[in-house]
Amino acid sequence: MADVKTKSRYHHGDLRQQLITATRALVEEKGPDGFSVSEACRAAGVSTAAPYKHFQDRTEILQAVALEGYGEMTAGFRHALVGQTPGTVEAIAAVGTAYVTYAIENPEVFRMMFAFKDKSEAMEVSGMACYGVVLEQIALWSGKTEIDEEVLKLGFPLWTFVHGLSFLTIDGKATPDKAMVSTEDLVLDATRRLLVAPEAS
Amino acid sequence: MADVKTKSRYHHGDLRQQLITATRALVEEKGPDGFSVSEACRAAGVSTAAPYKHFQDRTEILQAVALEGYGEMTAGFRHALVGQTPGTVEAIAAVGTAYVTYAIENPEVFRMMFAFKDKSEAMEVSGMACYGVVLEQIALWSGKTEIDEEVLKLGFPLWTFVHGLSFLTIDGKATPDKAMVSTEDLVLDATRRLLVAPEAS
DNA sequence: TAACTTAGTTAGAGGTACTAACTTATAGAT
DNA sequence: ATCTATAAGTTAGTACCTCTAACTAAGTTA
Repeated sequence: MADVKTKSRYHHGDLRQQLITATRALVEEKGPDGFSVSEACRAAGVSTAAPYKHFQDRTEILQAVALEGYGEMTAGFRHALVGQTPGTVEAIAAVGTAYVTYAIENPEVFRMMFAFKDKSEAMEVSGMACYGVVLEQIALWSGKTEIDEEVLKLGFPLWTFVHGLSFLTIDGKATPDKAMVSTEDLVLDATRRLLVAPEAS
Repeated sequence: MADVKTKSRYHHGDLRQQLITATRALVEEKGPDGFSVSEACRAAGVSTAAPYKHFQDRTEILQAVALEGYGEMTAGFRHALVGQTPGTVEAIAAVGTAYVTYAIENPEVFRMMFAFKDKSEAMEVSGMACYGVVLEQIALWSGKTEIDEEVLKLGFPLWTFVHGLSFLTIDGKATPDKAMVSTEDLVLDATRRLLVAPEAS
């Protein structure tokens, strides 16, 4: 615990986090398939067997990266709300835009966050925490003090829209020839349209 | 060419298609990562080197599966339009619902169809052909005779919505506790909301 | 300081993608 | 009908990969 620099490095001390970081970089570089545990080991300077003291298998490493992703996304949401008037359509749209922005800046991690067949407990929790930020704004907007069923009902189409926009954008479908406006404008317009009370058909 | 049953099977005759079929089944069973060329070979009863006479690499096999997917999806769109009055909101929504339905019924193939970093020419073409079916309806709806920029501008948010709904559904996010209505109702409502002319803000 | 635990190591089994070199069947030209 | 070229298989082998077993060094606690 005394001198980190000169102490023997047999015990790495921070391998778990370092593997996550290396994996994150590799995944973002070549996609979740292109990633190999071996390569992450090389980056971290350990043997290829070392990771299995910290993770059960390859998938668990990727899940850890995805989990970090949810944390970052939640932080991005909160950041987007700074300076917004709580409970306004603009505030809600700002979170939506932050969603798409996160996807654009971290496309492969974003993709991974949703691609796991069976996600861990921790991931479910982080995911809901993330979703909760926008649900909170929607509750405020509709004059509720808590997130009830109606708030969920209002939120779901919005989530759907920004989720779709994220994927289409990172998959290169949202090109100019397919009717592009800026992400902000698209999200703000869609938020307005999807939030207002449904008319009787 | 005479008797298929008794002729020597050294030349398989239909290996390319059979590999695609086997791959499709495997992908749908275990996801694109779980799939291995070797396993597809075992299913088709050929050596592990055989596929490379028909495909450049593993990715190209997966792309062929994705390509088939676009064809199926387009067929699904056309089928959904049977009995609909062309150019109505209902017709447009029916195609949207068919989109989500395809995703639900072929989740892994659907995921793959959009996950390729650089898609082939053929895939781009098939993708646009697919998209064209709904754009056609939107053009009719807005009284146009051709698919111009404005039609694209109207179509994009709709695509975004059903794309997002597809992913959220196959990833298990569209569960009852998150405000479920039926897919049809969600799509129809969203189509109405997203299609109407934007109000001045 | 002894005993136990944590976190590394090396070695190796078994699976994968893909290539090279070879072989067999088929098709087309004569 | 046969000869030849080519298409489509084969076997064998390389270079990876994930993950396990058995071992070892370092840190922790009584």
